[in-house]
Amino acid sequence: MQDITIGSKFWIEKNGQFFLGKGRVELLKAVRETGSISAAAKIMNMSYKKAWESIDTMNALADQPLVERKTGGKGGGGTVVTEEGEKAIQLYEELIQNSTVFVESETEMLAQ
Amino acid sequence: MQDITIGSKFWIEKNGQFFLGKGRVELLKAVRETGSISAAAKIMNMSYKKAWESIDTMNALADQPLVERKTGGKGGGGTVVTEEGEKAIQLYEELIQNSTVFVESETEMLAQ
DNA sequence: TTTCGTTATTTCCGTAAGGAAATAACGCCA
DNA sequence: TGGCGTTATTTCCTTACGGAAATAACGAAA
Repeated sequence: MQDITIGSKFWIEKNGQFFLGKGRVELLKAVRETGSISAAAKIMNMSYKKAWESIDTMNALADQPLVERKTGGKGGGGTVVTEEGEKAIQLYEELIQNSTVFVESETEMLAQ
Repeated sequence: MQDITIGSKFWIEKNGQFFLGKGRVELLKAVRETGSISAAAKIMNMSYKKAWESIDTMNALADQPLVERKTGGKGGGGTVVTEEGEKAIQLYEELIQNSTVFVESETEMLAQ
């Protein structure tokens, strides 16, 4: 009978539009580590196009940009996660922590 | 700054496969009301193919079929939601009720 | 045995999403 | 001023998804 589980998905919306999800937050972290969108995309095994679009819409929705991009210059440029970006990462991860607790308790209810 | 909300999605898995979600439960209800897959699909504004596939995989995953289908006969046949199907509907709706409470409380946290 | 309306199944097609790749733009630095 | 490596943007193509529709199967009832 068993092997029944609960699936769930959480994200944050801004003005009704998709703003922060699991993939985007991981991308932000990868950018923080590498200092580059293209390198982050490679780590995420994601096309540069998708990575760039994700970051572009995130930046557009946020009150302050989550990352600062630099084109040209030493090393060709790069991308840095801003203070606002760090806040966004933290905000999402808190949500996920709380949701994990909820889903686990709900799963136990199922087992009964 | 505001207009920031939490989005969420919940479903029930069986053996790691998608079993019950919002659409499927609504479909079950529509079948219960109409006694027919095709009529239910029409109400749901869903193709018959998708409705049939949904119901078929649900039935295959469940220990007992959620609906009983009859081909041919009086009126051409029809489909009836079983007792097991009623339980499934109830199970999912309880999950949704609890999740709604959680998401609302989490949204209030955001506002702070 | 014919009719009927449903379930069951297949085939075909349009559309949308996303990836790959080519190319432009950029600005520091040697 | 040319090289470099990144960001920025466009173009093209493939693939997957799902819908529409055609058709078969079915069994009760007249």
